[in-house]
Formats: sequence, C-alpha cells, structure tokens
Amino acid sequence: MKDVAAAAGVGLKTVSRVVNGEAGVSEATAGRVRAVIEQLGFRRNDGARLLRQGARTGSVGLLLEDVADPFYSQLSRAVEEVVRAHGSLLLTGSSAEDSARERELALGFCARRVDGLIVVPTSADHGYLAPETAAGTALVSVDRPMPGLEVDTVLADNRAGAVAGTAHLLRQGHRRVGYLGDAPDIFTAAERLAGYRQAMADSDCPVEEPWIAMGRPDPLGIRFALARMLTGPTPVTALMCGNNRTTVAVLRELAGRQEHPALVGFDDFELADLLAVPVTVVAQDPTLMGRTAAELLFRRLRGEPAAPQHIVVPTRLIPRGSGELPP
Amino acid sequence: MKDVAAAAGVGLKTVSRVVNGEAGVSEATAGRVRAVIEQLGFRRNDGARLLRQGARTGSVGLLLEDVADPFYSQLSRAVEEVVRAHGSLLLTGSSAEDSARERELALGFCARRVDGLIVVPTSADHGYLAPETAAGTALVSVDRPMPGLEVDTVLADNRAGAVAGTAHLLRQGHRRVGYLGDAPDIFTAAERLAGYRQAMADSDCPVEEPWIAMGRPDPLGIRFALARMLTGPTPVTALMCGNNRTTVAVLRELAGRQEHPALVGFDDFELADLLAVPVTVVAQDPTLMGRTAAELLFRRLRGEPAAPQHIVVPTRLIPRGSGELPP
DNA sequence: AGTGTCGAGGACAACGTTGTCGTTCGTGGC
DNA sequence: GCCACGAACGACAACGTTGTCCTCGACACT
Repeated sequence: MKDVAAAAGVGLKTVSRVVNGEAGVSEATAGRVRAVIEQLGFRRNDGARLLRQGARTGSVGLLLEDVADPFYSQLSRAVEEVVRAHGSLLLTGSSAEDSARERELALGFCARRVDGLIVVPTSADHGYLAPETAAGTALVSVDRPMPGLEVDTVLADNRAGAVAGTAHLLRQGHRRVGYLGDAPDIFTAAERLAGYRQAMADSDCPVEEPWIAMGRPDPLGIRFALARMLTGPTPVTALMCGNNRTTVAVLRELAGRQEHPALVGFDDFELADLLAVPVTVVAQDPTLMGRTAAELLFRRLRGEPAAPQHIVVPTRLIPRGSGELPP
Repeated sequence: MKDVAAAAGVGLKTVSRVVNGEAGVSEATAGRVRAVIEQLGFRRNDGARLLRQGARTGSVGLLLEDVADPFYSQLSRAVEEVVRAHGSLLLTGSSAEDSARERELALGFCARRVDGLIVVPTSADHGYLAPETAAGTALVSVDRPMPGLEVDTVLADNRAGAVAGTAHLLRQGHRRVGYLGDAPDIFTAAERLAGYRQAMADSDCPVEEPWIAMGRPDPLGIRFALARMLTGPTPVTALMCGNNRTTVAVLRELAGRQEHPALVGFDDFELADLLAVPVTVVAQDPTLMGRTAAELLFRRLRGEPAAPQHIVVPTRLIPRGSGELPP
C-alpha cells in the first residue's frame, strides 16, 4: 500500500480510503489510485487490517472426523454455504478421531483467530477450549456433545433413530437382531447401541452378547463379527448397522456369503435405493445439521442466545426392502 | 502478551522468548511466565506474528467444485494430509462451478495471505491470479488446466480413459454407444467426449448426434436424453457416462425403465461393485491427484521446479459386469 | 580495585493497516 | 478584503508480535 501511495503520489491514508470505498477522495485521485493498484496488482493484507481493527477475522474453523466421509462432506458443504452467506471463509480439518490431532488443529485455528469453531468432537475432554470461548470465540458442537465444555450443540436423535430402526425389524417378526456399531467411546455409537438395546427390551427380546459388535469398521472385524452372529447356536435373522461405513462394510461382506439377513442401516447413503436389495435406513439430515450448527454459530457471534442451545434433529426411517425381509 | 508480561512482572520480549522457546530466559522466570500464560489462557496472535515476520502464513487454500462430491471430497482429504504433514492449515471453498464465486473465494484466500492455492478451475479466464503468483503465492491447478495462466497442473488422463472405456464396450460387440457427459465447457467433459469420439472413429462406428447428451446432470435432463438414445430409430445398446454424478443419475433412471444397456462410467464410486449389475468404471485416483497437487505446491513453495510442471495421472478400467453385457 | 565477559532481560522499531485529528485550499457570504 | 466553512488529503499512533540492540549485574581474572 505504501508502494501504491508512492507510485500514485498520494498519502497512505488516501489509498486506504480508495481501497475501502470511503468518502473524501475526489474521483480524479481515486481513479489514479485505482489504476496504480491495478497495475501493481496490489491486494490489501487482511492480516494487518484485522490486527488494526481488532475485529472479527471473517473466518470460521470446521473440525470433523473425515471430510471424505459422505456424511461429513455433506455436513461440511452445508456449513460452507452458511459461512459464505455471512461473507466468511472456512478452514477445514479432519481429526481422524484422534483427539491430539483435533486439539492441535483447533488451537491452530484459534491462533489464526477464527471467529468461531464448529467441531465434531472426539471423546476426549475439551476443557482446553475454555480460554478461547472466554476470549469470544464462538463454539458449536455438532453430531456429538462436547465433553468438558458447555456449548451450543446440534445432535441427531440417535437413540430414537436406533429404536425406530430396531423396532422396525422387530415388527417384521424378527426376534434375534444383531447390532454392529462404531467404537463405543464415540457418543453416537453408544447412543445408538442404547437405542437398539432399548427397542429389544421393549419387545422382550433378550440380547445375546455375540450379537453385538462395536469397533472401527474394518473389513476383517466385520467379517468375524458377522460370522459369529450368523452361524452361532442362536443366529440372528436381522442386523442393525450403526453408521454408513459399517453398513457398507457389512453389505460388502454379505455379498460374499450365503445368508441374507434383514438389515437396517443408520445413515442414508447414495445408491442405497439401487442395490440388489434396496437398503432400509434411518436417515439423518447432515445438511440440516450443518446448516443449523453454522447458523447457531453466527447467532452466537451476534451475541444472541444467552445460554448454550441444544438442538436435536430428528431422524427418519426410510423403508426400501432390506429392512422388510421376513425372518 | 502485554497482559502476560505485566502479570508476570517481566518485559514483553521475555514473554515472547518464552512463547517461542528462545534461549536467554532463566528457568525460574520462564516457569513463572508459563504459569501466567496458562492462567490467562493466552494464545499468540498468529496474524501479528506473520505480519511482523513477513513470512509464510502456514496456510493453503483449496478451491474445488463441490466438497460434497465424493471425487472432490477424497481429493480434498488427500490434500489435507499433505498440508498437515507440512504443518499448514487448509482453507476450503466450493466454487459450485461459478467462476465469479471462485474468483471471490480465491481473492479472499489471497487477502488472507495463503502461501499457496490449489484450484479446480472453472472454465473462465484466471489471469486475475497473475499478480498473486507474481507476489509469490504458489498455485497448482488440479483436475483441469487453468485457462489464461501457466501453472503447475495435475490432470487425469481423461481422453485415454474415455477411449479405454468406450473401446471396452466396442470390444463386447456394441456398435451403437451413447455418451452422457457434463457441460461441454468443462475441460474434463470435453476431453472425455473427445476420447469417446476417437474410440468410435477408431472402430469405424459412426456417431449419431442423438446419442450424445452433454449438460449438468439433472434427473430430468438425463431422462429425456436416455429416452432419445434408447428408443429412437437407431437405439444405442451401450452407454458411456462421463462422470460419477451422471453415472449415478443414469443408473437411477435406468432402474425405472425396461432397457438394460451395457454401461461404463468414468469415475469409480462407492458401492459400484454391489449393485444388481456391478458397474464397470474407468477409475481415476482422486487421492493420488490430490496428494500430487499438494506436493507440487510445497515443492513450488520451496522454490524447486523452475518451469510449471504438468503431471498426468493414468486411469484404470475396472470391469465389473455392466460393461461386459452383450449388445 | 579495575576491567573484561557473559547471561538475563528490557526498550524500541517495524510489519501493513486504519481511526483520529490536523492541515491546506477553494468557495461563498458579508 | 476577510472570515467561515467544507472538501480533500496527509501525519501519526496503534493493533500484537518479533528482531536488534542496549543495559544491568554477577563473576573471574589481572
């Protein structure tokens, strides 16, 4: 900017005025300055601007488990749209379910002075973010609650969804239903497992422990779990899958086996309706969740709600065939 | 930091030294300063730091069509991994194929002084980025070349892939093959269409214009296009689809129709192998493309290659069934 | 005791902006 | 001719850091 001022033969402040469209510059001068700016390819340094103004940086951080997961990538897109509508930019990071990595990214974002942070928290304590919220950084937790900090939170109705999915299978006449879910220290996984147990209990169906398999969805683990569930002395006739990754892994494994148990998946996924047996799912609305979280963040930045909000987004059972198979 | 210095009863610079782990501070003082930092929840303002140092900001911008598209979300994740390995942060934006929006985002990133920009360019001229590259911002174009600017570029071998996919159908005995692709002003769409035409010509198969449908993949457009291709006087017996979105839309539309033409899709997609008729695809490697682009960016930041690099990532035909159906 | 040396720590400027306040100059009214 | 006034513009400080250079005291050596 100094260079521009020198080249245009005007003062520093005049260039600043032109750049910011402020009044008090004659059209002749402004034109000359603009020409020099164009010629020199000058762009204002937002870092310095923000430093001076002490204002918002116009950027928001989004921290989730994995951008490549369709659930999160849809959520991410929804967040982006809201952020964009507010004229802000979005920093994204994948925690890969590693709390150290999450923390590192979150603090990195804060060092860049993001206005707010939208986080899909890992299960570790998030007290380290307290100074940031105290310093005015808005914080919204999405998909899971944030352990160790009272913040705005947007959750799916995991338990009710799992109850609905499991109950749907039971209504088809199944009594032995298996459950495959993510690692139980993940909030959603635990909630959905609880929903499954509740639905089973509500229908007086005792649950045998071999019917339950919890863990990060890897093909081998799924294979063993399915073998145990489907070929034991009391084989299950139906499966409830706790998330899209697991559902897909199960479908892939089932494709290589003889058994064709009924199946309901938590999370909708593309092409679920086009499979040989279309897959019944308990659909979440990642777009709505992302949008809600982002809007909550900007409401918070406007200083609107006094107490932390807790919003629960309902799920929806979509019968497509796999969940309507008889025992 | 001023507050920390005051509270700890030391000078500003001493706090700075502690924060940066510089020598010249006694352990006693350093401990005291660290305690105050902890207590006050102080975090260094990276904006000011970078302003002072005039150095790299440790951030990179990624601009693509749509984070929610599985192809781009995988690419995005790969970029993120490399960026993280270099200790940088990632700003992400979706252009939604809108060049004005892309430009706005790109300039926004540059105002934040990102060290580099990885872009999936729209078809508009990108000369506006010339001043940025001149100012030292690294720039890499991925998935498509960047019109109007000579930059590092990572492309898939679109034409060869489309040739391979189309030739594969022709080898099954098809002579009338239809092509459905994205809007022809998109580089990849045009390249792949050209590959299709070339393969047809190589096998002396004349192409009739109703067999070709180019445009943004919307269900209605696909429906009309398929009706035209499949029910005209010279109906096609096979389809080549130009991208994952189109392939999925076509599959969905075909599911509601009687005809079951052979089909090869450009881009692999999850569950392609689990459909009623598993889908033969020309697979790209979005992870490799993303990683390559990001590594190129950091090489450029280290000042390594003199001239802009052009890297072409090969595609791979994966026969699964749909492409092996006879006429 | 005087001098040199070294470690600890502070004062100050500068990075690129913008808010505040002042200066200059032209115009219009008396 | 004088003054008031407003428009156009510039000088300067400040934002939070860090690099440079300085001071101060302790200690060892002559």
